[in-house]
Amino acid sequence: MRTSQLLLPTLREDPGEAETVSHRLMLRSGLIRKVAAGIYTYLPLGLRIIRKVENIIREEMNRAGAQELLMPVASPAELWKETGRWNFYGKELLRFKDRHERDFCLGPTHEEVITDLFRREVRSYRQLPLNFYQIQTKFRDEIRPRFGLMRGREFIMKDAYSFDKDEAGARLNYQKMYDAYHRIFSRCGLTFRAVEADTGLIGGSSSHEFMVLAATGEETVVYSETGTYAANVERAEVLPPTEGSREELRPLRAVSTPNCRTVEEVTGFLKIEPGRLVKTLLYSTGKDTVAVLIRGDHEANEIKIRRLLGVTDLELAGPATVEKITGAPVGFAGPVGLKGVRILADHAVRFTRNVVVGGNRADTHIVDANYERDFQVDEFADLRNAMAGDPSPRKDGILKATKGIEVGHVFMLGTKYSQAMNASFLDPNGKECLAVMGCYGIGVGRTAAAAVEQNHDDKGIIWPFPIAPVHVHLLPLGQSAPVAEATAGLYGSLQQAGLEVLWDDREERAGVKFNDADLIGAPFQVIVGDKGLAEGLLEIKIRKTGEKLKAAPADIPAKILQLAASGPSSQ
RNA sequence: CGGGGCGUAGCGCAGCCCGGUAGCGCACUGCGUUCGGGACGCAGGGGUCGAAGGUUCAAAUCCUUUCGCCCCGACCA
Repeated sequence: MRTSQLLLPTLREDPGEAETVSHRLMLRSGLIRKVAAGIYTYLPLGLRIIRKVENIIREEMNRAGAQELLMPVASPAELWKETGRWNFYGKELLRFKDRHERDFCLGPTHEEVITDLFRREVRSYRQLPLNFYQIQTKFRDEIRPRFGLMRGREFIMKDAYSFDKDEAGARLNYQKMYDAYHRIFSRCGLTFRAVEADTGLIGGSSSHEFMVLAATGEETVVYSETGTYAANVERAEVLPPTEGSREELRPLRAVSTPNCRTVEEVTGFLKIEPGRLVKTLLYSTGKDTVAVLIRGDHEANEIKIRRLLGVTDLELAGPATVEKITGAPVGFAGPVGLKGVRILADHAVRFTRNVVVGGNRADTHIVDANYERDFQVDEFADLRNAMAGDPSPRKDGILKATKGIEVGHVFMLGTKYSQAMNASFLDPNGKECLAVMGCYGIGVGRTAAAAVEQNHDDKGIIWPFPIAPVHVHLLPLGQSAPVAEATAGLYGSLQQAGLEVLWDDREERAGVKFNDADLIGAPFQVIVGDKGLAEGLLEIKIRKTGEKLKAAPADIPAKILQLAASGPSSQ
């Protein structure tokens, strides 16, 4: 490829819209361009990266015994109504009508479509197990798309769906996918970790997320440093404390706390630690309102609350509801004397003594409140996010926290979809059985973006060799005949050696070419200048280390292959 | 959906308060010089000032409406 014939619009300055490293660098290096919020065009070089990731995925999926097919982007409402997700999925499902006023949606995922295919085409246990996958553009109408390819509305995803005759078979498929994902992300040159996860809108019994560890990640992961436990905080189980405070119970009293609504304000005003406060959160479930008590230094986990209540709708109650129930403005709710709502509490609350709670009166809090003596709780449960310092639920050490980018997710679905859609087969006894399913996703663009988050410096991207848009960036300096001749020769010999080469044949100055090359981030640069030709040696620059090696032109292809196989950029 | 901010040339921005000729840097075109880490000179091209309505002799600038985008939050794979 020659730069002069390629649309490769590099930007010298950072686009104003971009915040994160990957978003900024992918725009600057001419890989993507925005068409609308969360919707991007992949420019030629960007598409090459996408294809590289896709091909790695394809190879590993095929190796794991999955077969590729391709489902439509648009799917009819009927299928979604069968599983109830037409309503359940909410606004994220982009719906539209065709010319006959029939309801359709853009597929955000394809359980319905694949299950429909299965029930039509598969009859016998002899045909199982099956695992289908596709690499396809999805659409989810995100509330807030951001960070470029990291969280788009339209995005490329590999999704796979397995069908088994029983749980044991499904577990085997799950394990195969789990292993394949390890190979895929390793081959992409990523540092990642598989963690236990919540199943969200997809549903099912268990799941793991594959998290690329990066400071800009949107997810928080906790893991045991000394053990094997790792989980998304929204999922991580928190063990009840084993012992509590032994303080003498002090008498209850009300104090004035003018304008102190938040934990920070109240603890600051009263000069106490956040752990000495219990916050009372009022949630509306759509049907009624519940109060949730959480220690001041903990974070409520709405997923756990939802699961305990068995509801899908849950949001913090509005000011009107809060005032109706507590008789006070938002910020002063407390469990003492609270009536008319169920009171749930995190386990930690049971082990506190002499805490500060809201007074259910404007500008008032209650000091030295105590569970049982001053307020009751209907149910204690694990209702908070895990955090660094908590003991691991596997009792294998203390948890640490880190940020992660979710690039893959595997789910055990069980029979949730096969039951809803009656996807069954006949077993050896002629008995009708429901297929046991699993589903497995990988965000392709997000994986590429995560690779940038993990592999860059202040000059630009440093692509891992297996997903680099090209292997070698060939940089002729100046217009002299010897340089032109040597460059043309190298262009041929590098390609002969099986390397992908981008030839910067623009009439640009050396500095411009060097800076663009560093920005674009091919693992190797080959620099052809009169200076080097005079001594018969040209330079190979290793992007990752900045190291420059000299080699005779004829030796360069072999040298690069050797570096790629063994060097720091090999991955 | 709540809070904040921004839409002026391809990109990054100034001008807006205080109405009166639309500007700067980069990029782009031509010529010349230069040529191993984002050169220089000369000459050029390019803008319905997001859109619609209003106020005014006159609107990028003031007012109203609207659309888009970004950030924080809520929410979400």
